[in-house]
Amino acid sequence: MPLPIEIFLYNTLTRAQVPLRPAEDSRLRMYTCGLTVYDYGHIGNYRTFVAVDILQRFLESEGYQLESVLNLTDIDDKMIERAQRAGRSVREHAEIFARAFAADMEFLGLRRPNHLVRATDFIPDMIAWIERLVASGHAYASQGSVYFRVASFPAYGKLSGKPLAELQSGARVDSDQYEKEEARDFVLWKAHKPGEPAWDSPWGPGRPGWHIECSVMSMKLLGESFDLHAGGADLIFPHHENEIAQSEAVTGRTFVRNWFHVEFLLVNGEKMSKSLGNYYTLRDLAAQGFHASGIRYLLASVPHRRQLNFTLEGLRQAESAVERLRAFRDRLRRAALGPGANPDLEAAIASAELRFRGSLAENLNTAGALAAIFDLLRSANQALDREALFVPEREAIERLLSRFDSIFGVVETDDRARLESYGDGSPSAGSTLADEAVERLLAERGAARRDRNFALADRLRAQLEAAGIVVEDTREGQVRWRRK
RNA sequence: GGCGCGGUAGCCAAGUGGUAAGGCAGAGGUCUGCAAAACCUUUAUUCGUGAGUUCGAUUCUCACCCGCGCCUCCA
Repeated sequence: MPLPIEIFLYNTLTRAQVPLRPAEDSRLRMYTCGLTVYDYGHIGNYRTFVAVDILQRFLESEGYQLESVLNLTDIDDKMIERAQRAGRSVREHAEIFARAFAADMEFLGLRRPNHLVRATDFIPDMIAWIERLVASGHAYASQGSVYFRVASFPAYGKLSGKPLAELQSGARVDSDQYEKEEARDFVLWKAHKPGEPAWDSPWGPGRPGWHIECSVMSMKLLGESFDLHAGGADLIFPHHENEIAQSEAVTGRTFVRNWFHVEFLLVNGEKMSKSLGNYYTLRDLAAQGFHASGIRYLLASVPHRRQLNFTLEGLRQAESAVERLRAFRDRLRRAALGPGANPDLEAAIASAELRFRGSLAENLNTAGALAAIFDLLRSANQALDREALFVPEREAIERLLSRFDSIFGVVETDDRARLESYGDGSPSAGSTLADEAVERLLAERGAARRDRNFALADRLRAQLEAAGIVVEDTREGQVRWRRK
């Protein structure tokens, strides 16, 4: 088994890359800000979730035991607005998109967290927490709502680096904020408005503010101080800043030790937006015939602290890269190996593994990790060409490849099955031809080739290719085929 | 304006104070009836611009230019 390796992650709070030191040795508690289920998630959301997934799989492969929480926001302004527009209750609306999210997770191969929680299941806990904030002077009620008193928490701004002075009151006053002491104060509990869902509270009927849910759910499930909190970079301010304030004001303890933020995803160099026509959901991409593995590879291949410019061209490139990995896996698997050993190759395998893990340990450098794998792939291919790869090396490479894939999750993925089981995604043309039909056409083509009727043989191959079947002739005479 | 991320070959992208990983695409070759796959060779005298430190900078410092994000809806 591999030796332990020290893992470094960039921590937004300290603005530095620091060694990961869980409070409890090998046990790591982690919370991720999930989706507001008012609509389908888009690829920007999934960029974050894939990065978190890779991180978690890597940590597990390095021996950490994870306790993970992912939340879904199922009550907020947007939920109410969208539900009303769709003529549904907020609850029904949330249910529909929570289910869609689960399907998306499945499609992309995102591991299920230990706790997948919804805000509305924790209302009493939120109310209790807000009461503590009020009792300690950090919050105040006003006209049926409750606000956090930012002035009472001097450390406010430590995560986002925003000086308190710049967040002074009066900077902005909009009609909705007249009931606050200061404009920078944020809402913990919103007074009920007609037509909106409401829960009873000591301040009258209402609903929780957005920020409080993450504080309350994370601390309830992971404790008042835990190891890692992840989310998109745009959540740093105000969401995570507010979470810190709400939590630490009561506990007096460090809420979260490491903040892991995933940079933005752009589409064609611009912010994704529906009006620009560059807004993609996983369903959109699946309908265009793109595969889960390609999407996952692309999202995973750019290290998380870099903005990722998503393009369809980039997605095609990613699919090609995945194909090459699979082609190598197949070649390795079926190669007929002679007896012997190749110490040079064995050394290359060992160093590839070290480089792979080392890259990931260095703030999750996925690009570097992939380079290690592809370098090894070339060495192994060369060895296969020279018939200098033997059973021990094959086993070692397969072990590394399997370790790689347990983290990246792109090679041993049945893209066809994923697409088919993915509700709305329309299956690609390739799935229309049954295996028997493929075999029949291949037999015909084989006969044509034996007759040296190459025109017919090529026509049949073209026909198969149109159906997404790639045909490969081998030196030994048999024909291999696979689905694209 | 404040805070942050980034500018490396056609595209994506790693990286280091000592002279540029990897992927995709392209070109030539080996193999093939032709292909595919695989392999070999090839594609940045150069890392946004200028100056400085240094024996030496893409890597450090300063200034500037450009792209993007956040600044209380936002992954």
